[in-house]
Amino acid sequence: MASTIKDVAKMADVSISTVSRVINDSKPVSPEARRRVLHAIEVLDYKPNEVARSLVTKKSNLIGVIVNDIGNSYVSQVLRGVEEIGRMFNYDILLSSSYGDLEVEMKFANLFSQKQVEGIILISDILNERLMFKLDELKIPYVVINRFYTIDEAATVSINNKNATYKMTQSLIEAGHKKIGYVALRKDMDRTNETYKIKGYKEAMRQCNLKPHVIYSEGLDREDALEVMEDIVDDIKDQKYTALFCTQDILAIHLMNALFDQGIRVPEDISICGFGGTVLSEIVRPTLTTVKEPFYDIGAVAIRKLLKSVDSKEELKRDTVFLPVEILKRDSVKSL
Amino acid sequence: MASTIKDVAKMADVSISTVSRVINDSKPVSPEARRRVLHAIEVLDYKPNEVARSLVTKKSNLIGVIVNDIGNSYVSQVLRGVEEIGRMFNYDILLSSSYGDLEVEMKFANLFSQKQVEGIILISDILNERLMFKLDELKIPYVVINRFYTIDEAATVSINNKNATYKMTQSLIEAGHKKIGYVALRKDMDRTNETYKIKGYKEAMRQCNLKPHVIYSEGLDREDALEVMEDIVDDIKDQKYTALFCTQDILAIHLMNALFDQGIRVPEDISICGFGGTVLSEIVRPTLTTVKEPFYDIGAVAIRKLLKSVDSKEELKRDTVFLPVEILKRDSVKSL
DNA sequence: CTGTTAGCGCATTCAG
DNA sequence: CTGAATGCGCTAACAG
Repeated sequence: MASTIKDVAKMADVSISTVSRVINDSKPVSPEARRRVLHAIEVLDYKPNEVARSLVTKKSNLIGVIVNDIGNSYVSQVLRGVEEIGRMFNYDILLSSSYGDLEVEMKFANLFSQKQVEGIILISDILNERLMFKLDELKIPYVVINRFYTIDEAATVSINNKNATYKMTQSLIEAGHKKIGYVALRKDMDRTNETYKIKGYKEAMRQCNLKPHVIYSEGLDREDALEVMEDIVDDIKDQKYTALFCTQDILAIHLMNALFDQGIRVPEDISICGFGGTVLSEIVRPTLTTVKEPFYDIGAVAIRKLLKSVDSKEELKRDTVFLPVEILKRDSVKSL
Repeated sequence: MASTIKDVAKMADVSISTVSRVINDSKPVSPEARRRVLHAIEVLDYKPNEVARSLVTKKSNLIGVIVNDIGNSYVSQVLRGVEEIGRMFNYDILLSSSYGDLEVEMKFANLFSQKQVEGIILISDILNERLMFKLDELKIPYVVINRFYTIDEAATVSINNKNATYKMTQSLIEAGHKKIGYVALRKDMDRTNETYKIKGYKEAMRQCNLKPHVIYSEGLDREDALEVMEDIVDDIKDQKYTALFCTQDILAIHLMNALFDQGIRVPEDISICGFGGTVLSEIVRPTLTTVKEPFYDIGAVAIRKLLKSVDSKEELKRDTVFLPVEILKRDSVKSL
């Protein structure tokens, strides 16, 4: 059995209060007593039981993180930021994956609440309003991170999607492109951020008197990219497009591959760029020009925001913090 | 403030013992009393405080997971298995990343110990013997998952590396290849598993009277692959190799890219295969033939093993569980 | 500066 | 079947 505060007190021949005082440095203790306590702690290899401590202080130093799927690269990048900054402030991460199941997320909220987490970070692909409501009820502060939806009712950290596509489109235009198509995800059209992304793209185009052209893909898989390719291969050959801006890196990559199989070269015959800036984008050939979302920073800022509220006991400000994106100019886009 | 067992007791007009009994279903309670308690729980939306419960039962239902870097794809795949199975048994995951720092890992062990975790899973790239020693001292059961080292002194789950390369090499031979090179990582030569992998490769070659040829790469980056390419590009042109078996997917991919830039086509001019079976391997073109390590299963089996020991309070068996690998035959290898 | 005491929320004896 | 009492390990008044 591990030693307790009592054992230390007995060995140092002081009361447990004194031991507690030296551990927490909460009140003055005579040098002599402190020395004895420290010695006893050393000898007994005593370490305070955090569970007992939590019970009385009502501080668990635990942050719950509910993610969609930890296996997702973007999720794990965000989580990195959360974990690293959390640790800086002595918070531990309680992790759980919901795989998009709303009910499961509700269950996690309860579990976390019982474990007395001091706050929750939600890294989700869906919009779980019931969960947010429940968390409000439970009075657990939370920050939402969501790539696909803009959330107004909660504390959030995100990028400015419209501005991001605007900048990338502009960068394409500066490179001499005039016929730029935007490949959107059809099923994402009800996810607010895709509409913002399209807006940014269109705005940049119109501002230069260029005609925007949105192409729809049914999904992100190879087969979906294949369909897109079939739809537009003739247009490409007819030079109706000189550049294609895909809503996500993975789609851009699949599309590059599909095009390649048709003998269409990137960037010689057509330029392609993506959105996300995941590891994939720098490994494929040609390396993918893309919009880099600052995943790590998003996580880092989110937990900072959360902890600030937790530590100050002030209400969490329910606003969106926007982080800047970076345009990564690589090999898949050529200058005209 | 959340309601406590006292509130429930008061409302149901019973003692807290009775409430406790119905919550835990630990002792018979009269139907009438049970009804009243249940009702009070419902009304007050009472949920037991797990911290208090842990303090008395000495069961935290917490498993600590120390990982090298959660941002690493293989780590997150393993973690998926750990998390999902852990949850099945009502265990929560306490996560922390050490980024390979031995001292930091030691600190985590202490932190986790103070939080009363019931077991620890170590997903590391290094071999931290001091940590294992400390965990033994702390009497915290643990399972080690390590892709690079074979560990004898601890409970582990792994693949049979020698057998894995043996099988892949054999598969290459069956496809008609006779001149097969193995690209190893020089800096991994002191990591036991690389030597096992080389052994498996050599054994398969020799068994067919073929001459093994190990090529060394200094690292896994693009530049390293470039160097390897430069070293062997003439040999490839001279048909000294028909296939190259790379010790990791990422190296295989970089090598394919480097070769491509020299006008050497995969698999037309040379076949390439990797090891790992990470997502990358199915996205590159040509898709990479590779040895798929069962990351999810490794995590799942590891936590099963751990929890079995925790729940039964029996000593954890310090052995290695070997999981089967799968040879993924894809487009980067052609039959001769 | 220090020890005594109460109590955090709960499970678990031990009497009834 | 039930309630009163005890204590898990610790912090925080409170009184000295």
